[in-house]
Amino acid sequence: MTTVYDVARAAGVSTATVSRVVRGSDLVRPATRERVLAVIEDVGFVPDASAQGLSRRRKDIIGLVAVERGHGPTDIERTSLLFVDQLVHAVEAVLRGSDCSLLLSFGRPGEAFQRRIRALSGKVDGLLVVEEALPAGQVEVLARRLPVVTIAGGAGEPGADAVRVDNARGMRALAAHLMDGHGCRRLAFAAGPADAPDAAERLAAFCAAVRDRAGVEAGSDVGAGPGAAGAGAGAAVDVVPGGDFSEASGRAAATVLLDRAARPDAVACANDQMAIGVMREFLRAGVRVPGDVAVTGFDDIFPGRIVEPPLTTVGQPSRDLGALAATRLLERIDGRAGPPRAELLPTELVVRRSCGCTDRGRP
Amino acid sequence: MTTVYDVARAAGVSTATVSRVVRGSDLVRPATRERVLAVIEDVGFVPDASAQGLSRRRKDIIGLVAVERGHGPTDIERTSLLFVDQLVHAVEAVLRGSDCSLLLSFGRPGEAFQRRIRALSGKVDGLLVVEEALPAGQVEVLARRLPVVTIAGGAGEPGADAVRVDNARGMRALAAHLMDGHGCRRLAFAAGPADAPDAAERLAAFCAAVRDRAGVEAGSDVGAGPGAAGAGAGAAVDVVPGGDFSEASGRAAATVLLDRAARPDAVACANDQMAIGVMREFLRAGVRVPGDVAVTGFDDIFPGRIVEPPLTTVGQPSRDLGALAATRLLERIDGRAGPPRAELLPTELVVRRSCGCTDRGRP
DNA sequence: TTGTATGCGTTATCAC
DNA sequence: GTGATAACGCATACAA
Repeated sequence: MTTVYDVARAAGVSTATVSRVVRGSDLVRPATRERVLAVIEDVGFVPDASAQGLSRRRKDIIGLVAVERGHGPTDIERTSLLFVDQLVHAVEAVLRGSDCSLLLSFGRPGEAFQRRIRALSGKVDGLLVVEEALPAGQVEVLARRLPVVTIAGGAGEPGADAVRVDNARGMRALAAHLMDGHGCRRLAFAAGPADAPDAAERLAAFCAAVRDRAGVEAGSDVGAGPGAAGAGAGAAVDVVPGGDFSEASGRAAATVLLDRAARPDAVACANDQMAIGVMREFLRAGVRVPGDVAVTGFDDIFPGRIVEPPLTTVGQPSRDLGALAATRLLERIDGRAGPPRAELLPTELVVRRSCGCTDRGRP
Repeated sequence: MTTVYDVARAAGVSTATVSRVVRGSDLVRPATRERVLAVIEDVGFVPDASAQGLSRRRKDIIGLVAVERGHGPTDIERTSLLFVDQLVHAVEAVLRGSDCSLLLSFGRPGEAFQRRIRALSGKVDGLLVVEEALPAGQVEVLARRLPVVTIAGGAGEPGADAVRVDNARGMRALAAHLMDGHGCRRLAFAAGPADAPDAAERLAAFCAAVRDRAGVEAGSDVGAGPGAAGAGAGAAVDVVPGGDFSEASGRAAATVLLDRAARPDAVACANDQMAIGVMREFLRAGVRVPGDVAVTGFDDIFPGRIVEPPLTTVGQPSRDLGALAATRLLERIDGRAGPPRAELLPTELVVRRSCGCTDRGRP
């Protein structure tokens, strides 16, 4: 391994000068710089980041930790990667404008993953925590030692910045479209993982929106399906729990729904992959989408555009989410920052055909 | 920032003992260990990775550098992420069994990216180079300082291990299926980026396979299309260049093909995303797939299973590719290794409906 | 089993 | 402009 000493000797200067040249300081005579640069090129010197980090108290690395979903190798292999991958690319794109690199780690929530994250925190200047990769309390602990920004996590851990999307707003728009636009009355919801804040918010917002809307109509029979949870008020949603954001779990939810005495006329899903699974299973069973039942997703991922029928969904700005989080983190690392902020990005209804609309509007 | 010194003082031991406890050495009396552990927990000590790296001459970080494709934000946003993302997840999964973390960097081939990679190489113990993120010569230079494994790159840079998939074999199987199984004679190929070794191999292998097959038939008119390059021998493929692995570039290729006097009866594509783009554009123009023309891809990504018609393609074991590369790199870093190896993973024909087959076989 | 002392490669604070 | 030199936080050879 060649070091600054080797370069200094070969160039006939001190290590201090080499360091200056490497770091682009302008307190060095051009002639000297050229000479040093030539040697560096010649011997192929690359500064050791560990030594730099130790000396400068700055590693120029940020970490991103996220939940890995899906069960088997097959499932992980082909699905469920999209949201977090978009984040990764967005974050990396921001980092390209700095000297920072992105270190990442995926895992299932639990002791082991927490230990891993803890060790990882020693390698970075700041951390991006996606969803519930870390329980809320742990985030706070971490944030005491390190700048932390949560993405799609809880509403705001003390001490950490948070960037999220407005799940509720998107779901309200969706519920309105389904009920007012298409006259759907027997609503079902294929829920996502209980430990994903986004999933919980989407479910709650959808149910609330349906309830509110149903309340307006006198004697409504909305949600009177057999599996309806808390159907007492006459306005409820047939919630199918147990999903995990994967296409397979969407298919499973559809199977459950297929067995209901009263089939729903609309199924909203926690994300697009589950919606695709639901649609495919319905289609396979001979149930027409959207003819017999409307199906909708959340995220607006690429596959949703190319399935048949194209998926009506709620679009969330995944890339903006990642970019914003990365920018915030960089700010904090650089010291410029105020008190922790929680930011909410907008979502928008993306109407395609799986809800019953045609390419140019309502049916 | 709390250090080993703080912990040592609080626990009434030396820094050496703290270090031993942290690193799990068994030359420490249980009682002492407990005491130290308690203090560590109490003050929330996490060893500084820079200092560890400097002292141990090992950073426990490996890097992955890959080409970022697609043009605009829109395109990058929704497509083209799949292959490299699968690699990332596969690599990360392997690393979970070690103390290593994954550092990654994407970019477009060029000076700037090369500088970035060079700086990055100071932060890691080894490097995974995907496709042509780095020109061949640079890989060799890098490999002199650092263990390097190339993924889907050239056949084998000197000094670096290489893992690739057998593009030729898959393409031969595909050509045979199209020509023998479906009787296709006017073959076209939507080519991928010129700087992607995989893309070049797939194109060359397809053309060669078609030529070989056509040679067998006397007086064959295969590939007599107007755009046929080198149609002299009577066996050629109508190659549409300029693709970049994105769906958009697939649509562009389809537009070109739509203008041909003699339309192809089969279009093979450099990857699945391009194939999806080709299909969608054909369908939009009223050309039936597979009725009027067969379309095939390469990769076997998730969206290919859910488009209509489902995509016939050549499956490549992306995850195995990543896992194998990571394992090799770890081996080299640990010193156990032989001379650089080049490994070729198998591909397999995945027949679905876009080639004209039905769900249970040939039409 | 535990402590002492040195080195790891770079940066930065001083002098010059 | 440039050169000594002292940190930076940890691991380890060697002593005890």
